[in-house]
Amino acid sequence: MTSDFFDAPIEDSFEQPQQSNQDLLKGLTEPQVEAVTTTEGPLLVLAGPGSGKTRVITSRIAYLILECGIPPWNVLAITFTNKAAGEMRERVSKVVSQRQSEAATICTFHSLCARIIRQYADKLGLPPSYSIYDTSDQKRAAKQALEVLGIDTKNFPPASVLNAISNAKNELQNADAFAGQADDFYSKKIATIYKKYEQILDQSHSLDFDDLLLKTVQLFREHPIVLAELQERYQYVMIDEYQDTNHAQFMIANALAARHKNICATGDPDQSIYGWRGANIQNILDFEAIYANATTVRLEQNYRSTKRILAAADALIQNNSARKHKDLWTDNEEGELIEVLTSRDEREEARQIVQEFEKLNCDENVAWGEMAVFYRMNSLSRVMEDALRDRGIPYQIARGTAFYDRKEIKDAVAYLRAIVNPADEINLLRIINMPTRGISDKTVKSAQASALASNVSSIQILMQPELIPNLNTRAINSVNKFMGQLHHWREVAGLNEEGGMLTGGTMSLPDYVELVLSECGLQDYYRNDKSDPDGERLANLGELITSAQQFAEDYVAEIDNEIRENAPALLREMLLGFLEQIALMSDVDAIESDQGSVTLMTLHAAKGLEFNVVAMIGVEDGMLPHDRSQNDENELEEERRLCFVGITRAQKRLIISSARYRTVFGQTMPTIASRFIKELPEELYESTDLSADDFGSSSFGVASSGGQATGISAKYPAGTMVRHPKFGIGRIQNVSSMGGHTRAQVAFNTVGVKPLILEYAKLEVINIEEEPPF
DNA sequence: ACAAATACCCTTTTT
DNA sequence: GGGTATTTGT
Repeated sequence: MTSDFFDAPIEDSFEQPQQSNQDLLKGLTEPQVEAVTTTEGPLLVLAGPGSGKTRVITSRIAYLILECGIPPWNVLAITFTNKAAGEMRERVSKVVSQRQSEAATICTFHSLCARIIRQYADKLGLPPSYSIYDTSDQKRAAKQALEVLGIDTKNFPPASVLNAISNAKNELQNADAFAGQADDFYSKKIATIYKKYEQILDQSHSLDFDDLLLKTVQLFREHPIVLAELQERYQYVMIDEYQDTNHAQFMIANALAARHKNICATGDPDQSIYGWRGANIQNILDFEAIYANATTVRLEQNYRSTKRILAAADALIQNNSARKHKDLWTDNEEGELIEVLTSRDEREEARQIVQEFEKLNCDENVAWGEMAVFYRMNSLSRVMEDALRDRGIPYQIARGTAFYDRKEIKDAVAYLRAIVNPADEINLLRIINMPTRGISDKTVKSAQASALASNVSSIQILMQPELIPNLNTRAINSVNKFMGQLHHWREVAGLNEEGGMLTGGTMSLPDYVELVLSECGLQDYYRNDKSDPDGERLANLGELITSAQQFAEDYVAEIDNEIRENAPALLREMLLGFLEQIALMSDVDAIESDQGSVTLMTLHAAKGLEFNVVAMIGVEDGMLPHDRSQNDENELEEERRLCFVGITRAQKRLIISSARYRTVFGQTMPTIASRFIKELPEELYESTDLSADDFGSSSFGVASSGGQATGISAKYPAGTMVRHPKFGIGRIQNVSSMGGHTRAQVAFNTVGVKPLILEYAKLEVINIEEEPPF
């Protein structure tokens, strides 16, 4: 009955007419066809920007299913973000049927691993309800480790400790392996912390991001039968953005494809921008060496950008030494000149770009949704936001996690995690007294101390607070009451204290979230929060319920398609899925295409996307390339690739913008345009300088011709001796006005020539006769 | 227990 | 500068 139903073509022809081989390959170029139809054996697709790579991958999945008759559940496609996965599935479902596209596995490495681990949790000694720790959970765990070990966070800041641990994990080094090869003081110390950190996570039945990969590799190693099962399941493996895979990811892909050898890697070494996160560019460069009989296809024709934009990108990337050369070319039109914009400061920069956008929107009918602004650092978005808001232009920011980073949301989610995973100490302690319920810091501390003394977990002790020494009855009652509440919430969700399953759990997910938020007191707390008169935080909690509702709807739809006549989705399953989605959410996942709004995002987030109009802001030395990569040639090349990625996102128009002065941390600093701008061929762009500066002519004693000696500049003619609170005594060399500000070059006795803004610098005019400089 | 004050991280990029 | 975490004061 079931199989009959499944095989029946009626539904399929309803949804989409079956496409023939010809249709599937129609409009593809010769190399694209080769990439699509080479289904057996290892295949490397080196795809330049805008070369139709996504189309090739989706066509390839469709070809496998429709043409080769491969069952969709044998196909695994790994993407870099959830959003990319969703879009790819969407596109595949346009060619094959909805149901077939859903039977194929299309997801990120991390969600694949999260699911594998959940399925085989018992083999790893974990409950299926294990928690996934995000950066802030990790930080708490690291802090706890440091505290227990009595290590000063001054010398070992949690962030850098975690960075070291993450690097080790990406190289598949567990705590013991790391300790084994630690030979200096610092790494030995890290090894100790690593071990403790692992203990805390173990005890909490929790995994961090890197563990998802690490534990999967461990599972494969220790349980060859599991691996064999998965190899049979995923006979065709495709990995996108292969240039950004790290060692652990390489091992996973490699292991899955080891039996059938049908591995297809797509990517572009010139777009490798995650080296800092452990991505190993050698994975793609060595593909042909690792898979001896690999076919390599190069996609070099660009369908996205104008000739000028592509030429600029190509000229830039030629400056990198360690690369495989590609002949990028396009049949597209010549296009407009690239605009290299120089503004006075970041506010002016933002205004100018908004003005350009408005002009394009008005004169050329370019929709807001076709425009994007990229920057190196998230903090640059703020000025841009202000400028867009001023003009009433709709915009969206790729910061999906920002919502889940809010304190009230983190707390709410911590409740859910603590309920689902009864061992999750980090999340339990986060909310044990939030809102306050008479469980003071002191109570928690003594619980932890007594747990440590009797060698059990803090949670076990909290279940029997009367065993904690020196605890008054009030505190004991408060703890008992709270633990009882937790128990009650678990019952409603159909969970027991071991994270196992009970019957029940029939409430809907959003209703359940609402119930917990109301019963735990968070809602009341924020309803009465005087520091938040607009009730913004309360509204955010409401948003969380809405997103739970959204998730439940999608989930039910999916399940319905998969196992139609099976039991209704259990609350417990949905809760697990919801928490997983929250944990693995990425910034770009939140952005929606065709939303009719300007998109703001970091250069990293922009990978894989394209826009009609692109503005890159803050293209200054120290920003792009970033300060922290100035001294390392490899890192500098990665910055150049980042710039390359940004440029190649643009279809028709590209604005590369810098400001002469940028305020970072409230400190205004002079900047220099990025060296990358100088690497662009001059005939490809036109410069617009709106900084009204005199280009820093350093002639002595000559005031800028344009700048009238009015206002503040009248007080400081060239030649004036001044005293600066920090730099001491100096002589003004020249003065120039820049709109609102007045800029001066001042030669100091101690630190040499400094550019200063007279309005900001607290300069004091001194008379050399009255006060000799010593 | 709560409000206010201070201290302290932050800012390179993220699954 | 901006927000959160920790502390101090009432």
